[in-house]
Amino acid sequence: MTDQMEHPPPMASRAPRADAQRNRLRLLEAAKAVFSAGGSEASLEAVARGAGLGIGTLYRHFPSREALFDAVYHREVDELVDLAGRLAKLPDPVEALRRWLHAEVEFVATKRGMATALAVVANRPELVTSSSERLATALDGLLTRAVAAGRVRTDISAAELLRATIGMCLLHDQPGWVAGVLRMVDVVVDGLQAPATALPGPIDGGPA
Amino acid sequence: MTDQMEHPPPMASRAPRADAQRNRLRLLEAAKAVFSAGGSEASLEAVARGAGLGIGTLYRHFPSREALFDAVYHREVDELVDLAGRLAKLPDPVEALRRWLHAEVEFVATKRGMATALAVVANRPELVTSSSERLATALDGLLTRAVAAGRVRTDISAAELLRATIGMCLLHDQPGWVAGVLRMVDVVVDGLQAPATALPGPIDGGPA
DNA sequence: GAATATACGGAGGGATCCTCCGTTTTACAA
DNA sequence: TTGTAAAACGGAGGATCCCTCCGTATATTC
Repeated sequence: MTDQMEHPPPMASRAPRADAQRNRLRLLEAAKAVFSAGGSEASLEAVARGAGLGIGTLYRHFPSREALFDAVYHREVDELVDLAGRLAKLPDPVEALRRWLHAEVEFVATKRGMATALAVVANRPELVTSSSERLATALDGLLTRAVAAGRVRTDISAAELLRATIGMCLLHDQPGWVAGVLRMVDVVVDGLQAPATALPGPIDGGPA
Repeated sequence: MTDQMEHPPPMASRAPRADAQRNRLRLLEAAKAVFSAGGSEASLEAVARGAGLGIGTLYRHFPSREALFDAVYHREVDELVDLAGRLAKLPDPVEALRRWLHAEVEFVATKRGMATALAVVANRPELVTSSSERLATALDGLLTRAVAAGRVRTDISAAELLRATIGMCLLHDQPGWVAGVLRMVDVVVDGLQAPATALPGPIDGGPA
């Protein structure tokens, strides 16, 4: 066991094999297609078939359905994160917030399955839900700015707002639902600006 | 074929057999338990096992998962419908609306699985989604009153509001999530009262 | 108590999940 | 080049679930 060869840098084990890289891409492509067509609970075996690969290969690359979701929608999430950065330069922080939420809804509308994918991921707190966390961080920037400007109430977190807006998309599948949800988003943004609900005091309204 | 026996009223064929009635109840009870524990996509075979009955019996009584949901949560929906009737007598229509939405959220919180059940039902427009329709009708009463009083904006439908609030519950399962959602409901109710968002005009905010 | 309409129960074909491991391929080095 | 070990592939297989179908058992009714 003489130490003739250099210790390879202990952390950077090695580059993935060429076939592995190729197949990973194939799987992502197939997954995107299958999820777009059949929603996010489509069969993983169908994804593997679509990629011309064995089911074992799929599971080795993406140990769980959630891991696959995260990888598939990574790019989409990136775009939203970038958008948040750009909108942060708008003069009106509330308008920026509103636009980002609209963009989020439109995104979910375009990528069929993204909403349910995020939903599934969000429902497994034991997983690293990196996608939803990145989204929440992006939204948090916009929200914090609006709060700092004294324009919106302070007791709603970005995560909460994100869950609410994504949730609002989940129950729709009639064509044209986006317009309705966008209206609801506007309602929410208006509500955020309201002066923290001076409750009319417990009216104590039981049954007559 | 002499007509000696009275024609039974042609519509009311006959009362269900005693064992059928008994088993229907057992199935509902088991379903409620199983859905409460394991969410609404729990195995129907588990429900049948829990009731001590065969899977065939379950399917004969409830031909689809949705039919079972509707039956299981019928009572809960009834309570919400009744509550809407009572709240309609409150002097402040907006407060009534707010309280009903809160009650709805708390209901969903209590009956684990009710939300996802409603979600599943709502996602199948080809089915008679009697539960969600009854809920929408109940909410519509309260909403219409608030609109008529000129207190809330007119372009949000009860169905939309219902989907939004239920959707907001779907993504949670951390304990204590109810408080957060109730805050969001308040935000929405505040937003409904806002003067229809005088949009600041398209700022045309592209990238810097 | 017999006859018959009803209801029960579970076997079974099809599909998916996920694991496990024998086989094949790649990458690196001699 | 060629040898070799590490890495990746692929799919068989055990488990679960879906839903249907039909022979058997049980209520009801006369």
